[in-house]
Amino acid sequence: MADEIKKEEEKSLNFLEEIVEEDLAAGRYKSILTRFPPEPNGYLHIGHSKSIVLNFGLARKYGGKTNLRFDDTNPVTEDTEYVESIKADIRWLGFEWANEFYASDYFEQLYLFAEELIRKGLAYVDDSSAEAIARMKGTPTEPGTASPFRTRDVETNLQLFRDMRAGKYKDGEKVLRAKIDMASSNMHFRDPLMYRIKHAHHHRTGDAWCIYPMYDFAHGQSDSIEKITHSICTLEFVPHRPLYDWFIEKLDIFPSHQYEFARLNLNYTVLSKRKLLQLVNEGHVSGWDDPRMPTISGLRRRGYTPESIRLFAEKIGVAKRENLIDVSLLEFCVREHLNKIASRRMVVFDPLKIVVSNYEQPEEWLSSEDNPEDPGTTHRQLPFSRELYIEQDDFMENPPKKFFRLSPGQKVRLKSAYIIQCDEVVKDASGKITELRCSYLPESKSGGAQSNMKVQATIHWVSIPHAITAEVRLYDRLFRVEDPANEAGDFKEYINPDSLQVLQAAYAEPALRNAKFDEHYQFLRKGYFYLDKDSSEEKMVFNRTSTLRDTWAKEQRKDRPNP
RNA sequence: UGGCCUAUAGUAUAAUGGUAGUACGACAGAUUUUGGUUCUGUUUGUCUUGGUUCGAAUCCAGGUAGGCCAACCA
Repeated sequence: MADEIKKEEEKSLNFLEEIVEEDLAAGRYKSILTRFPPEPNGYLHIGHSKSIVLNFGLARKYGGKTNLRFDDTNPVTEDTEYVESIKADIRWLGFEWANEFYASDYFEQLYLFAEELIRKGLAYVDDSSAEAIARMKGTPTEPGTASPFRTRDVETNLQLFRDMRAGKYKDGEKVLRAKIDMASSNMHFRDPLMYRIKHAHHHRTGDAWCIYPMYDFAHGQSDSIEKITHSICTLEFVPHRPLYDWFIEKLDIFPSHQYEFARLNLNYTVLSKRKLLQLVNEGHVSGWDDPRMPTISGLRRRGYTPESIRLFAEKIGVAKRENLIDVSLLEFCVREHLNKIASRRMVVFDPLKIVVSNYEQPEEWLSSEDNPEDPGTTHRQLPFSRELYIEQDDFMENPPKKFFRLSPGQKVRLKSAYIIQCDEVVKDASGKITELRCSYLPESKSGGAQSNMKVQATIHWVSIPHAITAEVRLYDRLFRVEDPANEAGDFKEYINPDSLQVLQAAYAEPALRNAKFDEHYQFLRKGYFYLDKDSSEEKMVFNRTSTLRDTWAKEQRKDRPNP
């Protein structure tokens, strides 16, 4: 039975796996080579992780390899800062590339390709301005018109192109264009630009070049030079594919092939570098790694794990249909992993003081499991004393029917400790509750002979004299609407003003003092938390990675529907 | 008003001419020293109209809807 299910799963391939299997079966390739080709002009985000898992995953599954290639053909937007962050993010996600290449490695070769096309009469130098070229391009329903420079002879074109390279012209004075078809229904065939002049410093080639190839004249050729078998990109490049093939055919070079999939869209966030850059530059977030950002670095700082992001990338699948994935799936994936690995700790956010009136000892140390999901779990020591904090939320003076926690005369268990009963509610002059007087049941001690006594609920707590404090940052979705990018007006109007809530001092059990960056925590009943880089010797700071599922909160919402 | 891509539960994704399945979500219940976890159950779907066929989510044609394409960006 299990085998049958497994077989079914194996049979169910996504369309890219089908293509690869067919190519391999037909003997078109001995092994496959994919590439992940970011432009180093921004940080990687969760959308890129789909592409990364796809490219590296496909190669891994079919015994092939994956290159990392930086598509650095536009010197004015690119920077080594981005190169470094991109490499760090890919490694953190758990992937290693076969080769690290740069489109700029191929500038000389690409230049020679261009001369070859000129010699074949398939490219020409155009002196027209950008505006003139745009005008002559026509529209999707009207054909374009030929540039007056379209008929220049080969020798002239060759000389002019060499002069372009030599720096004889200023930015914008000339471009190199492919000579294809000004009437094509595919706008990319109306003599697309191959090279433009940019007297700009390149992060790798410095000032060696003043002409730079356009995307269409760099990407396919770079794939071909590396002998990439399957060049996988997003759907907006579909109209480029005929041009991708045209250059390869005219140059008669290794025939890489392009395949397109639908990019990831996630609700309640934005996933475009331009928009993310705006959020950073205009101070709506603290940086690319702000824990509310959908960047890999933001998710990492927030406490997401590589495993959870890979799981997400696998669960969303891949197809050619536009999609908007529900963040609840991402949250499910991170809880799924963190539940297995997170160390449990008790932390009170909003304290209510409890005095255990019949507790006479100064203190006692109890044992509690670090992770009940782990059969071989370790245990930590937990101090108990006469004065404790519990959560305000865990006490109600006049509880509704389904409230299981503490209320006057009622009992609850303190996790890993004793059952207590609320005997008295102490209030100040204004009627505000200042503390609770409770009595404990010594025989109910956790782990003891009679510890199986039943009460309705178990709550977390902290011993006041032993408590340490930490700052806690609680995050909510960055936007108030599902699809801010497609809403009327500026997407920034839809930013959620309450996406960050800071608790200056939460009270934690002392074991949290040793918190480390390689450990994830579950604050019992509160959520998953991860140490933030803003922590110092004096003050620990924790980010809430995710809440726990909360069916009680749902129950409450039902009782008090939105006005 | 041209060309191209796409259309399966609320959201994704599978079924490759032969019983429409899976995950997340939602809802209900069991278990639980986390109102967590785990387990069980329920709910909801082939854009539309024709055609081919014994049989269509699948193939064909028309329609409809959404997306992409006219940057010296990638």
